[in-house]
Amino acid sequence: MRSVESVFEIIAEPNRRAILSLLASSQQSVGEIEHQLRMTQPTVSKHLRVLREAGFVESMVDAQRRLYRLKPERFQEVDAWLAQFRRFWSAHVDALERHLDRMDGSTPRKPASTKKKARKTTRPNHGRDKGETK
Amino acid sequence: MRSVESVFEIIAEPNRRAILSLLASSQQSVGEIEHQLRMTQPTVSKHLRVLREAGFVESMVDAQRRLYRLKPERFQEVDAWLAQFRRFWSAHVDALERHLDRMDGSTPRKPASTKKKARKTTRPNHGRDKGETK
DNA sequence: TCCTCATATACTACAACGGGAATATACGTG
DNA sequence: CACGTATATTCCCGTTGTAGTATATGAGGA
Repeated sequence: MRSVESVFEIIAEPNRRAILSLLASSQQSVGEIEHQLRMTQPTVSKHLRVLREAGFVESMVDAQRRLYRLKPERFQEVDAWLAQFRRFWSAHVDALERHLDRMDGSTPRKPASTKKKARKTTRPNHGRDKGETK
Repeated sequence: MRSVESVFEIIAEPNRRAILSLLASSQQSVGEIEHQLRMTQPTVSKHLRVLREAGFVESMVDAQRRLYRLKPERFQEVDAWLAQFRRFWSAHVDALERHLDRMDGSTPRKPASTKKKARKTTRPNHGRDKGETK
């Protein structure tokens, strides 16, 4: 049992990231995840187990279902690691500021899901430029 | 050749993260990395190759040495991914603010709106649950 | 040119991870 | 209590990634 997995090994798996992104909108049951992401049920359960034991999600029992939702702590670890490299792209400070603006809103407890497009987020850029690669 | 590796698979490897952290302080030659991180030379070279082809680092030739240094683009991708989860740890907004404060010294002209915004510390719950796990 | 340092690559073995199929467990209902 | 649904777990197997050792490439100096 790899209970000491680093945050990064957890989120390295594409399906797990998909699950996390899905849960970012609202909590979901295993079956809903399975259906929306087109994964088999055992696969979903296995990834959820990894995510749960890693502290990325937690589950609530709802009859025969389990509702999964995000837990924030581990994401902060990623953010903390990233911090040491922030000075390298300090060009986008205002993007961070915009973040603050968006963040101090209310925290919905019910799946009200007021999906507003907010403002355009920072383009991830992807500067596909010079190859290097020897 | 896995040229289409996701950012996350790259940083999932502990040694690679160590190399990146080391390069965050300043550029280094392969031998310096090898010595400081106590890794064998082929291991360092192999990881550097992965990092280089993934766009995390670039190398300069210095006589027989190669000096490696960070490239910022890919880190931004991680940050962009993380963005969708930021609202979950809004409790620590002021930590982000501190970030801004530290950063705008080294950043080009940005008239910079006043960073002091009324914060409300909306505790998004996420408090005490731990149990679960089956 | 030959030698040495610095780095890159090739090859191999091994361990971990993820998926699929089958099965087990838990819950609610008739 | 038997049954169906929802989820978890087990077993097996193919793939992938990493470390290690040995070797290749390339540049500088005698």
